[in-house]
Amino acid sequence: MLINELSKRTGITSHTIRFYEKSGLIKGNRDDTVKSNNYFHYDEETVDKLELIRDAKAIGYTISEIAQLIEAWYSNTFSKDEKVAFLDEKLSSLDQKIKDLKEMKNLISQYKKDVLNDEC
Amino acid sequence: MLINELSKRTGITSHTIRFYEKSGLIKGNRDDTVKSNNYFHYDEETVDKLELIRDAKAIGYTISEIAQLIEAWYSNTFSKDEKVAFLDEKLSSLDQKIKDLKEMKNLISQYKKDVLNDEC
DNA sequence: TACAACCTTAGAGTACAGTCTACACTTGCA
DNA sequence: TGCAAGTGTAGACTGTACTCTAAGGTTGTA
Repeated sequence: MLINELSKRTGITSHTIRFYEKSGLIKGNRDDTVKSNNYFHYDEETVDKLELIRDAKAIGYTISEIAQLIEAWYSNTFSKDEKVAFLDEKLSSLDQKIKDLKEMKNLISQYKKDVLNDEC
Repeated sequence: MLINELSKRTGITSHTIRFYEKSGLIKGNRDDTVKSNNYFHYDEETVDKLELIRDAKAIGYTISEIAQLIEAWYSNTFSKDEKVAFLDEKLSSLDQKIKDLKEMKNLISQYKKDVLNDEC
């Protein structure tokens, strides 16, 4: 598919898709049999990657963290052990983030209680 | 206390403290009895606020969200009902964030399983 | 009184993550 | 064939959150 269809499928603008491509997160392919243009073609894997990018961004991952995640996910530059170590690291940082969010929840809940009891 | 002590107490540089002050997150007071300088003085509440800012930033709150949080927390421009409504909104967005993080954890755990089973 | 170590404001610079514009070319439909 | 809609590259611009520099004044200790 071309960039416009990819954009419609994912809800990400073509500008942003090009930005992700320049940043190395995704990669389109040129059709060598077509000489009249140099349009990029994207596959289903790119749709998956863009969905991963959206989800990862939503939880606060930076572009370069997402690039590593995609590298671990889709390429073979990491050995099995390296992949597992990288994923374990991501899992424990997610646990830490969840812990931080729960602490903030407690803080806000406590403050809400105080407000309800007119203690502030 | 002056800015340097505040910086040492919180571990936040004086540059950043001044940036937060310009952004309206904190507010120092001038000592009117001293005419020779215009140094800002900060109280214990400002230490608390800076700690709140650090925690809130760690979980992904923006400066303007934190400004609202501090407004609800420390000022009286909101009515009791408005405060409660605002805090409830923050609580449910925290729940959503926790849900998103757990989903990402599941995704990564599943992928780790696949890696361990040599399925990719 | 010298001077290091503060303090202030104003404004420039940086990094990240887009977002937009300009310009040139291609494609597909009327 | 005309032309709107789509595609590519390059580069400028935006907003967020700092981070740093410059220039000038103040304070406290030797």
